[in-house]
Amino acid sequence: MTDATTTEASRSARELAREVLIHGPISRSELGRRLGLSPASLTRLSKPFLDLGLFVEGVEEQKGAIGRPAKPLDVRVDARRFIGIKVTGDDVLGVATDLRATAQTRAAHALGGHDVAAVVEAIAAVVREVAAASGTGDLTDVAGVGLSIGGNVAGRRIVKRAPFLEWRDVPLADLLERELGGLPVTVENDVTALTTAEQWFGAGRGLPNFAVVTIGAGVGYGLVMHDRVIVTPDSGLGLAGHLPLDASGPLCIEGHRGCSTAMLSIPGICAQLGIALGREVRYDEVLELAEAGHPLAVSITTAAGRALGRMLAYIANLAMVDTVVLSGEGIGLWRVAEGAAREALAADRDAEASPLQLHVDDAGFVSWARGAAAIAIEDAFARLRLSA
Amino acid sequence: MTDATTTEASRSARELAREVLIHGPISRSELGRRLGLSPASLTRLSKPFLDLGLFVEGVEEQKGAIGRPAKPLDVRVDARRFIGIKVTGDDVLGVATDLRATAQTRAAHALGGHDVAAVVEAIAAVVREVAAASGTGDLTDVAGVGLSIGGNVAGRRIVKRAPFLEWRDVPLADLLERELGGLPVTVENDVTALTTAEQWFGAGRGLPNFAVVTIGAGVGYGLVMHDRVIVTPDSGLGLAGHLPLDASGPLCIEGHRGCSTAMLSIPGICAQLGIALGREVRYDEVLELAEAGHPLAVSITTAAGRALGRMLAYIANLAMVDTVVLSGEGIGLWRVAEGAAREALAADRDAEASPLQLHVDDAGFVSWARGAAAIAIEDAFARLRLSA
DNA sequence: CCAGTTATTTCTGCCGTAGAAAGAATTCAT
DNA sequence: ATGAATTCTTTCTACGGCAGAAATAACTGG
Repeated sequence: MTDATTTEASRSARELAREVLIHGPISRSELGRRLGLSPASLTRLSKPFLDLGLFVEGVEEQKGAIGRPAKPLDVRVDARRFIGIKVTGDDVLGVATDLRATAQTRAAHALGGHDVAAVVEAIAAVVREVAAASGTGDLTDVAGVGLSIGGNVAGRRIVKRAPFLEWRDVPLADLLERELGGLPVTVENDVTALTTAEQWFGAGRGLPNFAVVTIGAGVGYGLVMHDRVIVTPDSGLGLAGHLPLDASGPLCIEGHRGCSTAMLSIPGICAQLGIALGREVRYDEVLELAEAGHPLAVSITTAAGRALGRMLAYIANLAMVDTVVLSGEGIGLWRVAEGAAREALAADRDAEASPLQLHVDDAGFVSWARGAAAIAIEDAFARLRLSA
Repeated sequence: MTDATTTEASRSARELAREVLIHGPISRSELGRRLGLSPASLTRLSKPFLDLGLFVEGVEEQKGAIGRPAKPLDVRVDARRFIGIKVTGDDVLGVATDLRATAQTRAAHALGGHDVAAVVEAIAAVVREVAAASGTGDLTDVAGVGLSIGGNVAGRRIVKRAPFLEWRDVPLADLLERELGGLPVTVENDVTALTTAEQWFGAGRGLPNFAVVTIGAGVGYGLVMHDRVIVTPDSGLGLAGHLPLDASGPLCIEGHRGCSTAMLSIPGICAQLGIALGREVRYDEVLELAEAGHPLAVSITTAAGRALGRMLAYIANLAMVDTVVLSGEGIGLWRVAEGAAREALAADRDAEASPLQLHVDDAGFVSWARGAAAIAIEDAFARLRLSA
C-alpha cells in the first residue's frame, strides 16, 4: 500500500487537514495564525494535499480588502465518498456522504432479529444500497464505512456490549470488512461518533470545549475538551442516562426516580402521557398535543424542560463547558420545552456566570448516521500517507 | 536578566521538568518512555538542569534487577524556596516550602478589615515571617510568592472579584511586588491553585484527568483534563457551590434548597445543628457529636454524606473523570460520612461502571497555602532560562 | 503608473530529535 | 574469578521540520 516515497502524515500535516476540514475555505495566512506556523510551512504542508487532489485552491472572494487577495484552501468535498450507518435494536439507517459528512443519499432496513450474521447482512445491504444510489454507484470508490452503535465499543472494531442488540464481544468491523470485500470499516459508540460529527462538521464546529446531549431512545452525553472527544472505558454505558433531575418525577425501568431517562427519553415521555390518557401515544403526538395546549401534555413536557434545564446546569457547572449541543431524534422536545428549560437553567446557575451557549441540531435520526460517517472520515485521515 | 547564552526552555525541557518534579526520582530511560523521547534526548535535555543545580542524580536503589542500575534524576528540593499564602476574609495563612511545595514553616495573621493597603501589609508581614523562619532567613533567596484567594483572578495578577474581601479589580500582584522589593508574586483563584497542587504534588499526582472537591467555608470544584487544570472565565465564581443535591434539604443564603453549600459547607452544617440545638456549634463539635452517636448530628452528617455521594456521581458521570480528590479544611466530614457518601454514590452510578477512585487530602487549611506555593513553583519553571 | 499593502513562494540555516554505536555498571552462570 | 548477558547512559552524526529573510505576486487607491 505504501510505496517508498510516501510517509505518515506529520503532526502539523494532520492539524492542517483538520483545520481545513473544519474551517475551509481558509487562507494559508489565516491557517498560519491558527496553527502557530510560518507562511513558509503552510506552503510546504499543503502541497501534498493539493497534489493528492484532497485540497483545492478556492477563488479569492472578499472584495474591498487591500493587498493581494488570499487564495483560500479548501477540501475537495467530492474527492472521497463515505458511508455512515447507525444500528439500533430495530433497524439499520445508512447515509452516503462527502468528505464533510454531508448526507447525499440514505436508506434503511428493518431488523428481523438480533442474530449477528443477520444483522451483518442487513448492514451490508444498506451499505450497498446507499453506495448504489450515489457517486459512481460502485463500492470500490467508497473510502470507508463508519458504524455507530449504542453500546460499548473497543478499539473501534469490537462491540463489547450492546444492550439493544443483546450482543457481547462481537468483532463487527472484521465481520463487515469480510462481507464488503476489504472496505475499511470503523465501529464506534453512537454518542462518541455523534459528538465527533458535531465537533468537525456540526454545531460544535471548531470549538475546543463543549458537551453534547442527545434525546432519543435514551439520553446520551458526550464531551469535547481541548479539541478532543473524551472517551473512557465507560463510554457507551450511558452513565448520564440516569442522573437524578426531579425528586418527584416518575421512575425509570431501573428504579431511578426522575432520572434523565424517565424525564427526557422518548419512551419516558410517551409512557407518562400514555399512562395519563390510558392509551399508547406516539412521541410526535405528545409534542403536537403540547403545542396545541393540551394540559397533560403541557405539564409533562414542561417538567421535561425543567429537568433538561437542570441537567444543562449540572453540565455547565461540572464539565466546565460554555457550549452544549442538543441532538438526537427526540430533540423536537426543545420546540415545546425551550422556555421551561432555559428558566430552570437560569435558576440553577449563578447570575454572574457567562451564559451557556445552546445549539440545536435538529437533523434527527440522520445525525446519528452522519456521526458514523464522521468516524470513517477521521479514520481515513489517520490512515493517510503523503508523498515526501 | 537573560544573557546571550541562555534561552527559553523548549517544550520538551518543560515536560521533562514537570515529569521529574512529579515523579522523581526517575531514571532517564523511564523518562524516555513516558515522554516519548530517545535516551539521547534525555541526556541532552537534563544536562542544563543538572548544571543549574535544579536536578541531582540520585543513588541507584532497587537491588536485584539485572543490568546496569539506573542513576535516577530528581529535583534538588532545597535548590529553591517558595512562599504560599492563602488569604480569606478573616486571616492570612502562609507557608514556606521547598521545590515540591512541602511546607516547612507556617505563620498566620488575622485581618482587621478588608482595606486593600492593610491586607497587602498583612500579607507582606506573613511573607517576611515565614521567610525568616526558614532557610537563610533572607527574603532574597526566595524564588517566588504565590497567593491564593477565593474569587475571580485575571492573568494571575489582578483580583477581579473577591466576595469575602469585598474587592473588585485589585492589582494585588503589582502591589505586593512593590511591597516586597520586586520578588515575583503570582495570584490565582484558591481552588485552581489547590487543584494544581494536587496534580503536581498531591493526591492527583501525575493523573491526566481528575476532579477536586473542597469542603470549607464554601464548596469548591476544580477539574484537570489532559494534564491541564481547566480555567474558564467563570473560575472563582463558585459555580459548583450551589448544585441541587437534596430536594428536601435546607436553604442556602441564596435560596437554593439542598444545594452543595447548604448541605456540605462548614457554615451550612454548623447552622443545621445550631438551629436544632438552639445554640451556636463549632464544626469540630458537630463532627465529634456525630462520632459519638448524637442522633441530630448523625442525621445531619449522614444527609451531608448522601449529598456528597450524589455530587460525586454527578461529577463522575458528567466530567467523565475516574478519580476525585477531596480536600479543604472541612474535609473531616469524610471521617463520619464516608459510608453514607459511598452508598449514595453507588446508587447513582451504573453497576457496570468502573469504580470512582477517591483520595482524601486531610492537610486541612495548609492545603490551601500549599496550593498557592504550587502556583509560584509553576510560574518559576515557566520563567526558567536554560543555558544553550 | 506607482506606492502601499497583503499573500505566497523560495531559499537557507538552525534546532531538536532519532539512530547507531560505544562505553559503563551491574547480575548471573560456569 | 571471569566472561556473557543485560540494562542504562553518553557520544557522534544525520535528518526532518520549522522559521526568517528576501523575492515574487496580486491587488487597491491615488
